[in-house]
Amino acid sequence: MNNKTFYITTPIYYPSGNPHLGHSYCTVATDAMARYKRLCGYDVMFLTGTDEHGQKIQTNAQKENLPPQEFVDKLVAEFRNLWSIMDISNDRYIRTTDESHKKSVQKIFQTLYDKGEIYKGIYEGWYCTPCESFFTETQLVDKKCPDCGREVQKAKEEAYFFKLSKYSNKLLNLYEENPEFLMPESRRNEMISFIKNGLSDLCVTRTSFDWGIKVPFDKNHVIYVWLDALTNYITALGYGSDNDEDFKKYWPADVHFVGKEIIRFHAIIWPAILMALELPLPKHIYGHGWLLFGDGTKMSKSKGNVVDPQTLCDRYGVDAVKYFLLREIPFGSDSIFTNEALINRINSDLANDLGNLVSRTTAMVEKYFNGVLPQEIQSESIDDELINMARSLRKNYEDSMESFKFSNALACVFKFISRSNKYIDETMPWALSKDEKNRSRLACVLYNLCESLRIVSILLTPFMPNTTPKIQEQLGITHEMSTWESANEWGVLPRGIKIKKGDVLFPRIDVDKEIAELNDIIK
RNA sequence: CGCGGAGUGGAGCAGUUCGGUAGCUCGUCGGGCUCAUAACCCGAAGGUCGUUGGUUCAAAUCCAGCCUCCGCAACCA
Repeated sequence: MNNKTFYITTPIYYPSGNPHLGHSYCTVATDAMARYKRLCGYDVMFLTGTDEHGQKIQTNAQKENLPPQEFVDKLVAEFRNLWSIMDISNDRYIRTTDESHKKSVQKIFQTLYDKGEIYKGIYEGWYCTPCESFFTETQLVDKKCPDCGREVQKAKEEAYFFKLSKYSNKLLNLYEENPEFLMPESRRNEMISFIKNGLSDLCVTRTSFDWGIKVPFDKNHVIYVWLDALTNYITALGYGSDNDEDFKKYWPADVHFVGKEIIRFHAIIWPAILMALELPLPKHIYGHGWLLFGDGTKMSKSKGNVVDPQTLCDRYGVDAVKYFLLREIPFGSDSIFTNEALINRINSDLANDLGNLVSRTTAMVEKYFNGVLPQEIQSESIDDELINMARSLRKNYEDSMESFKFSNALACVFKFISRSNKYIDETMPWALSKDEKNRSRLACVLYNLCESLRIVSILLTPFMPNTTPKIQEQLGITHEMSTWESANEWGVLPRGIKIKKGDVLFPRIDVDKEIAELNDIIK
């Protein structure tokens, strides 16, 4: 069983400030996928981390009068704390300031240089003296420095270049032969036309700042983000170190989840680097969309909505926030985030449909049978529709998960939850309870509901790992009754199970009151 | 003529590959039920599917033009 491996990554985030909901979104999606694969029996490696070098961090550290290392240490603690709060199940956390990473990057740089894939050349650009920064033509704002708005001069500096241009055709072939390499499909066309416009060689070092990994044989140069950050996916597995067992075991990655703004680096530069190193390529790159504000601008801090993920988790619970992110937003698309949408989703799906279904089911078993269902149950044909839907549920869910359509996977589970609620109205257990001779029929109805919830609880585990154990505990579901295999079977719960009603899983939220309170927090 | 995506009832979306009574969720209104978290179930109202023209017995779906919004157009994590 454990010879099937699955390696999945988030991007390594740039800790120039505190993490926001956009970071959470990608990490939560990766977490759900990792948990899903573990549930299916894979040996999963889930990696996340932080990209801690570069000009911007050096500058921000200076502003706070901190050495860069202390500055990033502080912020990295914020990131890791958030992932811990959000129950993120990453197996490893890489920092580009880790000694082992730095060593491996230097080794990679040396290898590429020795192979002639990296050469020394001249980098031409526009230089802003006060900011000590190079900019390209397109970065300039009104032909002035984009940071300070002052005049810039044309300038040259020595730099090392990676021979990206020679990989144009190989990359085009890659897209053609592996249509699923880059997903969703619309992103692929952008990359193809980008490559067809011509690739230039890539400048992979800087001399304008020094917060970074030094070029091993030329200490004036710092290795720039491309080779430093992208390679994290292999250095985290020990590539280039004394112990590369994990690299041998898990590489190539099954999928890199990335934001759409960094697709190009992952879909062009990263495979080119791997080709140059003669290493296998990741199987999929998935570029997800953005969370946007009501005015269509990209998520960042303090802009009219409470978007601090920790605040949201404190108020509504981690599982509710995770559920919202993956249910509301089709994974490849952008979506506007509003507090109203979040609260409505929690109320209608989690409180009214799921939570209430658990509540009414367990309450009835307690009320009518003192918490223990009788052995004898009597089926009727009206049950078939529910049972048939349950039997096809895992397959539908699996199809969606395998193509990273989280919102579809959740939608089909919740459609089944709705069907279960309807089943209660169809069978009217409260009416059955009035006559002792309906006892075994009543037991059957409640058994079917418990069994439905058992399957639901398994399939929701990758998304809501805090909530589903609570459901399973109430229904007396053991580990053997909650396996991936058992999600495909009907009638796994033993007859005569004991039920214990628990606390409300998702309390209903008063929308108006809640929005008013959130607005107060923003002020 | 740079490349690509999008425009569907109040809101958010599906449907467009292979034309044939316009669908889902939320919201609104009416009804039912009382096991349950004032939840659940049923029903109704509401759309000339951006616009103009074309093909066709028939177009949200195919073709052409136009309008609007958005992404990409490299050294920005």
